[in-house]
Amino acid sequence: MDNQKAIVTSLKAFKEPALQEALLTHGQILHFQKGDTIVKIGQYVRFLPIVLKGSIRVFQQKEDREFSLYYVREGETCTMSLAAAYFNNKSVSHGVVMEPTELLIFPANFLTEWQLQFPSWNQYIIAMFRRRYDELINNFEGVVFEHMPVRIMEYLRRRVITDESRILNLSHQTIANELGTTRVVVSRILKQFEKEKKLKLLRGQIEIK
Amino acid sequence: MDNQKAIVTSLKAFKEPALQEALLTHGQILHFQKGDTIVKIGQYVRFLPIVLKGSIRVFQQKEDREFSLYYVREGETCTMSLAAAYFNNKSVSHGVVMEPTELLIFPANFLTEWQLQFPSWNQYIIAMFRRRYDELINNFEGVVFEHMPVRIMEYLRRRVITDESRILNLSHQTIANELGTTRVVVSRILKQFEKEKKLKLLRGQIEIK
DNA sequence: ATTAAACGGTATCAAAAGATACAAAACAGG
DNA sequence: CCTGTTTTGTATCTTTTGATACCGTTTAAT
Repeated sequence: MDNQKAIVTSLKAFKEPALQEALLTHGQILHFQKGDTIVKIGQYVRFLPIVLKGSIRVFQQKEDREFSLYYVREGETCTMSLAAAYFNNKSVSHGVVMEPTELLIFPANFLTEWQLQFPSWNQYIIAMFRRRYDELINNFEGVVFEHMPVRIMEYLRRRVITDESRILNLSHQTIANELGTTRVVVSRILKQFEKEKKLKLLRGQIEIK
Repeated sequence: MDNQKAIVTSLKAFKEPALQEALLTHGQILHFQKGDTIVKIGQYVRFLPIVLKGSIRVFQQKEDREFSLYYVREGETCTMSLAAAYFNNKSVSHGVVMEPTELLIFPANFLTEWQLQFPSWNQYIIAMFRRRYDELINNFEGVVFEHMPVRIMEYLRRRVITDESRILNLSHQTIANELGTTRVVVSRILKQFEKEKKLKLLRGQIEIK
């Protein structure tokens, strides 16, 4: 339990001791494995998750295509869930865990309660909404105005930054699922990049130059 | 002032008399004309606008292309940041009035302040976030997964519903700007629709069948 | 009435992306 | 080592979208 406490108080966004207490009392820590689904499209959302460790990939799907909307990372919560849970609505996208992940989960009804009690909770919620919005808009730009080669290169460069490594471990299919296209298209464009000496291709790995 | 009061209390979302009072005291009513810019890129919006009459079109622009993100309509607010576009100045987000519009405006700090006092304010804010998200996600789906003919037809059908008329007054260029493509493409596809008897084209007017 | 601007139709050519199919290489597990 | 799976390379053909250009018609403005 002390372990639990340490984890929760590490969420520095929550300043009020009473809020920390509430998170501890009513929250439940759950563990998930790579590939586990947190929310599905059409499912009612009755809980709110905060990511303690790992991340959740939120994406849309149509037939065999996928498209990433954003990732929920450590210390963050999923605003889509939040908006859905607040009004007891259905989720409009998928949320899936991409690595071993630890979530703090509590019932949706605390949402309204805490909003009236804790300023730092409110700030947290608003900040989350804004962050997601920015990510979404950023993605939008790419999809609407840029062609595939540009989008792929931008994706790779972003990954280099977040992964802190010029060597990225990802398959062509993964990139296709991020950007809403197909593997063949990705392979074709990556090959072109390689010819232009912009990167080096290995199996399951790309080295950006 | 009585006029003002009537307007504000017409915002039925706000149930608490004290909140209505606060809206009146701290809010300022401003009028805008077609074409006026409400927000451009740059920072978080430091003020909070509620649309009393009219609407705001929020869109992105890159070179000579435009793309609508969503509309802020009567009774709605837009608390979002337009910061995303600021960092990679490839495209620019705009909030522009499309018809004579009346806004109730206050300093942004009331956003969180009222959250602690008024449940109906909380509900309103979250509902707004959710609506924006839904619109964004909806648009996303279209752009990523659907081809132009589908997107155009869906746009027209939505307009038929919101306008409450099968006869839509809009130019091909306007449609192009909504969807992020060009006039020629729109004309071509509309012509095809007309051949298929799905609609009838007139100058500045489309009749959906 | 004359001119300018907005709107729409259409043709041609190029580029981008999608669909399909097949094969080789690398890998994982037994 | 053998076998099934995953990953990647690549060729071919089609569809979709974009870019440009030019023209006729309608509407608005002076």
